[in-house]
Amino acid sequence: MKLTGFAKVECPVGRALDAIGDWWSLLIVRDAFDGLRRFGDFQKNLGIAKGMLSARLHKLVHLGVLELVPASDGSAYQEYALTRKGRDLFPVVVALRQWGEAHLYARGEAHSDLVDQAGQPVGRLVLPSRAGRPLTWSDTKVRKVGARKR
Amino acid sequence: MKLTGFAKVECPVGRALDAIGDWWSLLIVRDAFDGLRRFGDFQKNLGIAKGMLSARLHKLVHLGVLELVPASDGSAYQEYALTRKGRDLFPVVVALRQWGEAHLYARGEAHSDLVDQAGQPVGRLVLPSRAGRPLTWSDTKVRKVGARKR
DNA sequence: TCAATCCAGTTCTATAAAAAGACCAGTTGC
DNA sequence: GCAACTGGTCTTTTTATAGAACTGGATTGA
Repeated sequence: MKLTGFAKVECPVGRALDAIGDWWSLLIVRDAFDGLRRFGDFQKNLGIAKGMLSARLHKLVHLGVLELVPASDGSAYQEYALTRKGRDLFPVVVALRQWGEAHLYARGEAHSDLVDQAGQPVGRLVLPSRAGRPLTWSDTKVRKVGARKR
Repeated sequence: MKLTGFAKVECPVGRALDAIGDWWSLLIVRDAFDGLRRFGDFQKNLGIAKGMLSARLHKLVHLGVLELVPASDGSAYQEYALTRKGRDLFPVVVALRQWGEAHLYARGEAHSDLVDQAGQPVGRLVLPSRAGRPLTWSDTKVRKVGARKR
């Protein structure tokens, strides 16, 4: 899937990108958060080639992000459901969404919106210190481990 | 860069992935957060081919995520610095980091760590409602706009 | 109950893109 | 002046992707 793999590096960012950093995986996960569960639903919504979708779904199942479950409507087919590991990608998808909203749309340009159950727009993601104080990029640093980079 | 672009879709996640969802961009941004600024630094740290790095840096500059600034050491060379737009990717990188930490390492396996200035590990990203209550994936939904998907 | 259609894929091929590595010009350090 | 470094470009090889064709089981429906 990639020529140089990051799976063995100590940096969790590299390892995460190695797992789900390809073109399609996060879009599939986004759609899963949206409630899509069937092969054909993903295929229609994303416009992805079926071969690609098949490969990506298998990879995500293999990773433990999705799992195959019996169809909820009683048919003999199967559905793809987010696992706990997959649901834990929620902050990743939200972070991308908020960055996209903030920087990739012209004023007034229409885009979808994340709201809570009451229909209220959600706030921005916050990184709290252990004491609960909000942190920005300049408040943090990476503590390297072992001998190699990062 | 991709055969089918998502740049025109209304979903900010799709548009964000279209901009910086390739194999290298987020790793470059991660390294920039780590303080790397020079072409050679990125190249050595990532092990990326110079041609790829050159193309990615240009793309990120074109996107407004990085900008070229005169070298801070007074030499005739230039450096790549994060813009405001680039620094706003911080939650994206942190979200990936926390997901990787939680799900991609065996117990006890070494990995780098994000800490605050006092050396304390940071907390987990929180998505607050407008009223400040923490929200999870099941508390939110996407309000679609216009006629198309999402 | 038999055919038509739908669903969920798999396989194949042509092509677009990404990666590796060689090469090169200007800069700096000695 | 020479070697090493910087910041690329160019060419070749490798990989990913789209898209069409095909399959086989499930569902519909006459």
